[in-house]
Amino acid sequence: MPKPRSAPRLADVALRAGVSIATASRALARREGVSEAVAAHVREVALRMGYVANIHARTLAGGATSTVGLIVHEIGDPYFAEIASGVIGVASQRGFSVQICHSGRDPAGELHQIRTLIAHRTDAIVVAGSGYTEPAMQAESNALLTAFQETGGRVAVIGRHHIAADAVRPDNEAAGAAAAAHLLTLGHRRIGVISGPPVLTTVADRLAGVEKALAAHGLTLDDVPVLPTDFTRNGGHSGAERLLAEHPDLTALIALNDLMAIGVLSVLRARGIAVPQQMSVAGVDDVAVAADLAPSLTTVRLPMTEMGELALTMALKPPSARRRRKNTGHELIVRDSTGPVPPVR
Amino acid sequence: MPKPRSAPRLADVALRAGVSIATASRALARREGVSEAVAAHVREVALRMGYVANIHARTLAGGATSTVGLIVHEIGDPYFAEIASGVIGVASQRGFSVQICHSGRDPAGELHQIRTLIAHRTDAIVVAGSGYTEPAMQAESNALLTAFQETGGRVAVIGRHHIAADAVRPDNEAAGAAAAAHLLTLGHRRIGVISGPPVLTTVADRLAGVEKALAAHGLTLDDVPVLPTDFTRNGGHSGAERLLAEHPDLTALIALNDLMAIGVLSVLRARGIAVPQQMSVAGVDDVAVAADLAPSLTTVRLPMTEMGELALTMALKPPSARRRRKNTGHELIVRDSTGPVPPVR
DNA sequence: TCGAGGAACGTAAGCGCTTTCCGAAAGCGC
DNA sequence: GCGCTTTCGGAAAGCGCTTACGTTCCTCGA
Repeated sequence: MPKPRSAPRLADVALRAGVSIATASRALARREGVSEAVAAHVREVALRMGYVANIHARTLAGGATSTVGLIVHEIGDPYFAEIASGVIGVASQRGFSVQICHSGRDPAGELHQIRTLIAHRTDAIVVAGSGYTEPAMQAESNALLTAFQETGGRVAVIGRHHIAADAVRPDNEAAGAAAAAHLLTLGHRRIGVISGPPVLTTVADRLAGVEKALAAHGLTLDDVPVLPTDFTRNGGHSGAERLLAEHPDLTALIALNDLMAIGVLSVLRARGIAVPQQMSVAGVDDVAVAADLAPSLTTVRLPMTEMGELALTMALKPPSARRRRKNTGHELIVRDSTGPVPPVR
Repeated sequence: MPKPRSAPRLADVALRAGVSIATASRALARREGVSEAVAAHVREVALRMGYVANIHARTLAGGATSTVGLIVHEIGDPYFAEIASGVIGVASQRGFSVQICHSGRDPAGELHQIRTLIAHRTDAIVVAGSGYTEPAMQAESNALLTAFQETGGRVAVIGRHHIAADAVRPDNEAAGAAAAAHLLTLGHRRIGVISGPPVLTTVADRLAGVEKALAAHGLTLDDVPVLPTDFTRNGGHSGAERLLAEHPDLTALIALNDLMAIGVLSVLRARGIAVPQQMSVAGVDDVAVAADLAPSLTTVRLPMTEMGELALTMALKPPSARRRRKNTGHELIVRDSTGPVPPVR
């Protein structure tokens, strides 16, 4: 068995190349102060020895970590997976590694992950999970991230957070409004809303959008059943079951995200309720599979991958005096899950 | 604006607590050699100062990084997102952070990411992307990871790799066989196979399973059209179009993963080909949405989340003399996308 | 009463790298 | 040939932490 020597260090490379550590460092960092001939030689030796710099030593000595943190609620959720894909794409292209944490839709979890990321001295932190409507729930996160920024860290959030940082703002309100308006325009009035935890700003904003659209048609949120459940496929499933049982007269269902809409569709299919002939369904997000469901899902597209890219790009820019804010667009994607109001039986 | 002081260091905490940094370190690490009274005081001061240890300094001084690396092909792919979810779950529960990299289904990319992860001195590396049938494509990865293990790093792979490390082996061959056998049992003989890049072991193994199932019915892979395309939804889409055009007599399609099957279904829906009345479709993986497609997708379940959990658990165990290997189970999930052979027109 | 033994805490030596500050060598005009 | 500027490369000081090794002081048995 080969000797369990530790990985080659810069000193080993320097020795083998017959130069000092300083020269070797400069050569590998491609900084000036070394003749090209020497630099090339050092690099060649390093390559041959399989030398890989120790990030921790480098960071400790003042270099950057070349690592960014990403906090999501749950990576298994396609919404976050797509955002993560965008973040990782930009990161990898710029030579950064990405550390991903689950907050589990829990302020305490978020706090814990932020603490971890700060401990790791990541160059930047992207918080992708929704914010909380209750400011207190993010007070500590905010304090931590503010301190982080004061020490040179960079932060960007996706969504509406009580966190002082650059932000990518998904058009949640407009998206909710677009989905509702679409249904209203089709003539639906008995619309059920399957909502998520009201404590999430994403949910609150989309719901506000729905309310606004309703208002344009002389309705309020009190005129339609709104059922808050989990912001997941199963939440949509159970929500649809309850709503259907309690309000048999509904002609349309809005799920505040596509995952829930998928759960809704599964209930309707199981019950043999034709979509959209008997019931229209709309979601929000436009996750990748939305187009491939049957019926394909009418939804409002939010550019998740791009949001991830944007967030990291912002975070990696030199900080500006005032907080940057970038609104994403949104686009109503009308597919087959919505249609006109069924004739009264 | 508050002074841009850097984060509090251990020395700051020690000073404030009136002890030496050694004592402070011991107190915070909960190691013995400090009276409980002093330790509690130090911890309290640290908490009040918002002290968070610098991971890099800690690592450099000999501590563990408490970070594990995860290499996936693409996190936007639900197969990998679910694996990642499992890895992150176990990691977070054990106090580890997870660094995720995209290899982009490219040996060079994989190599690069491995190098990065090694540079970060992660305690363990989990390689989740498929291996390559061509050993040379992984020779360098193997060398790097072997060296990594010799210096105390831990490695686990998911899939069949030419990498000397503990492995979680998805039942790819059996899964492919199960999908094909199911179709054959239903009476199908004109089965099209929509395959991925043959260079991936996952693809090769699943295909081998299909071959085995065919053999049991007196057929070989030469008797059925096999079309290698991208291992993605769009690959499935274009593959189905070509296969349908070139072999109009097919009665069943096997896609070697669910994402491709989703693409296949979309083609069939667009062409008005009834599933399963006119065409049966089977996939492999059982991604979360498979059950919610319409028709719901017959597929072979591989426990992705569990695979992720298992892989990291193995990697975090003390190394054993010989390589551990754990086979996952698989389970044929018959849903609505497969049915008997349509009567001849 | 004294010294051995041990608990509690401090001192200081690195971990591997970056970077500042210098000295040496080399090129230049006069 | 002399002193000057440039250029190249080396020595060494940390970065913030862990930990082996000391030191101090207390306890307790004989």
